[in-house]
Amino acid sequence: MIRGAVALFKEKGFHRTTTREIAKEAGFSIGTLYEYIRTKEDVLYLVCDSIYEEVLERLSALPTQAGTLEGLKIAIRHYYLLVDEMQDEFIVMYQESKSLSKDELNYVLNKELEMVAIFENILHACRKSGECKLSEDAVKLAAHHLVVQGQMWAFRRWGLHHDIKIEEFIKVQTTFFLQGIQGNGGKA
Amino acid sequence: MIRGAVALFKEKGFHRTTTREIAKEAGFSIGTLYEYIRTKEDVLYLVCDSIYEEVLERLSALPTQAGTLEGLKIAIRHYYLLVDEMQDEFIVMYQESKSLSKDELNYVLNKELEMVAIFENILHACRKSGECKLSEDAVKLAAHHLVVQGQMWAFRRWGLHHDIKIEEFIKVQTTFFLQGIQGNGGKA
Amino acid sequence: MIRGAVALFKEKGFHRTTTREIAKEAGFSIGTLYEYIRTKEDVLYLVCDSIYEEVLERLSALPTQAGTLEGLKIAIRHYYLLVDEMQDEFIVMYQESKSLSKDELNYVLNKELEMVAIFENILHACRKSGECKLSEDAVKLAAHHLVVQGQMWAFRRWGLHHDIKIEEFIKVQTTFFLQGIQGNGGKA
Amino acid sequence: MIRGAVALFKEKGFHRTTTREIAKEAGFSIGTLYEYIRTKEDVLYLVCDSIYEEVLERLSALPTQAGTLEGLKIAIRHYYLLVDEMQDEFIVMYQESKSLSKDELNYVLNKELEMVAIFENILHACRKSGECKLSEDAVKLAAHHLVVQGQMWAFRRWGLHHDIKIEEFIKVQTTFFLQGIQGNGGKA
DNA sequence: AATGAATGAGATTTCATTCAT
DNA sequence: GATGAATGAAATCTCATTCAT
Repeated sequence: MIRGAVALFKEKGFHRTTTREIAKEAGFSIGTLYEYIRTKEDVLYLVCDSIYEEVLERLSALPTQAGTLEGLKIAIRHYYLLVDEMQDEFIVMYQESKSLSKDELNYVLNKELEMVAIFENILHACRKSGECKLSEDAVKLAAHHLVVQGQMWAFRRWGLHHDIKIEEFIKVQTTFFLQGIQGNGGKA
Repeated sequence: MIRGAVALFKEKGFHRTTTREIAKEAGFSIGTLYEYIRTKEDVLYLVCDSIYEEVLERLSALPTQAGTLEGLKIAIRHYYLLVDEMQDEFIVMYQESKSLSKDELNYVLNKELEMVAIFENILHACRKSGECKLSEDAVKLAAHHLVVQGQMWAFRRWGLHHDIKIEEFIKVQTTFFLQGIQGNGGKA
Repeated sequence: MIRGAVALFKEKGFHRTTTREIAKEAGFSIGTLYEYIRTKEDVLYLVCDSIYEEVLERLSALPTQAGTLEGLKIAIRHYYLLVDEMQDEFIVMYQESKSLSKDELNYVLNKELEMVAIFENILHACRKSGECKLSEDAVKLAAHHLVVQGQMWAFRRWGLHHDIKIEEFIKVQTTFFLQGIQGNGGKA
Repeated sequence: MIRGAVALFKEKGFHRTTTREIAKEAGFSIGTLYEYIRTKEDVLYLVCDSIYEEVLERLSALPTQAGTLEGLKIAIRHYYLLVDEMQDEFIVMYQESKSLSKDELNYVLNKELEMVAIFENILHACRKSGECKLSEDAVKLAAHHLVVQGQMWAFRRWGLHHDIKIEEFIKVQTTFFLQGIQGNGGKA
């Protein structure tokens, strides 16, 4: 059901997708759909939750080379490939989550923070091992920065994909980021 | 009318805002609203268009110090302050524009590209003057990068604003970006 | 609208009557119906309220011969004729009011008490003038008794109307009631 | 099952009670419920029927002192106590029976007439023995009167129970009724 | 015999849009 | 020009009933 709903939400947005369409796409009747959910919003919640689960699971499964730039590069690469692979899901997740109820939105934003935290941890490790020059305070922002750069690949597909391919994108952005966290502030 | 609509869209989203509410907020009747627009979607289009107009106008009004890093810094600063000032507008613009019709969306995405182009031009100038080391190909991506980083301030307010203030954010991000476009790829 | 709704509720009951039917019967569209009401239950509330208003108004308009049995008889007669005339309304009022919300039900029960109070006042006056032998405590119950006897004409039409006509009914019940409040307890 | 259904109907009314709830309350599955009934309305029919059966059975079990006022008093007392004990059942029976199909409603109204007939018979006996002065024609109406007065205890609990207790109610109403059927029309 | 997942007709309610005044 | 009452298509959600297991 969730796969089908993602596809529909991607195509028409949450509000323009009807519960009947969701049911049909999932292969059962409207009545059966409502055996599994209570309200239409539940579908959105399930969709967002399941996407985050998959993303977090796959990011957590990374071989950790704690504290090395190499490990960071691998993590970035994994994440960017994930965004590439799950473009539709990422777009739905960020464009529609605003329609969740307050509680559900908070829950989902926490998942987002978990995602950010994965990179925070990697950056902290690099900081401790001296492989990057970020200040303690800058780590969190850098992690957000990294996460947003990945999402950019999904959100700006219309402006990027016909100029550059994913591998090149990863390479450029990774270089960019590493310079950002290592350079001397552009003053040398 | 547009101001009122932005406020409503921000609060409840485009779909949950009724035309009655838009008319009321604007201070005239539903009948009169339909003297100005043809469909509800027109309101969204007008909103997006007006926001882009304002952003582009204010960005274009920059004192250009073509080809210097100083000029780039000033432009970044202006843009980020603009995002800060127009947070609601930015959020609405990017979260709701998906509800536009194909044609309208294309029109709006062109405006977005104009915005990107402003930074592309600045970066090109810096490249020519030798003040930055970006390759020709990398300029466009870097401009997107810059634009997205600014939007981040609006979209991630929930995760950023209580950790960092706008001035500090501008400083860190500017440094970051300048290192990114000048450094040696983190290999030194 | 209210007249139409009473007819429908009488025929099919509140729950089996659809909002579309109510709108159609009232001569406007479903959309227009919802300009006047917020929920279907509002229709029931309006119906009950309007019936009570009419009943109370017509009962209050009685020429009062305070404190005489003659005045009491006139009141009873008026009330019974009212029940006869508004049979459908009485049946709807008492059979469907249970579907009102707690607050609305309380409001409606208060109207019922007002109706009872009209007879309480008449009986109190008779008591003071010595025209009836009821004890102070028995007045309220006697008033309820009277009101219920009237309703009986509407509720038991299936069992009564082909044995007895309204005028005869009024005569017998009035006699009955007057004996009840004047007799010596059946012990003479 | 019937006990559970009465409780549910009392609490929420027939229409607001779902078949799932009826099954659950009865302790078996919805599938099994439909082994015993054909439609939801059957439940209502069974409920009404079973209540009437119980009422009639218990009223018939009275020690008959045919033709005496004492016997009549005992019958009234039994009936009123029955109403008190089975308040919920009485309320459901009279408020929901309108939802029965025509045939079922007729069947149920016949049971109601049987109930009335019990009192008719007692009153006829009293008439023949000279213990009451009712005319032949008035007997049926008096019986209805008596039955309705008892129901009043259930239907008007909200207006009566905190002013008067059941024993006092029985006493007053019995006296009232006996005066009604014995007095001289309030003309003495 | 018992179960409960599946069905889908049908109910309430909303709201963009029109048009007579 | 301005209004807002009226419209009705369309959306969400419920629930009596069935039937394969």
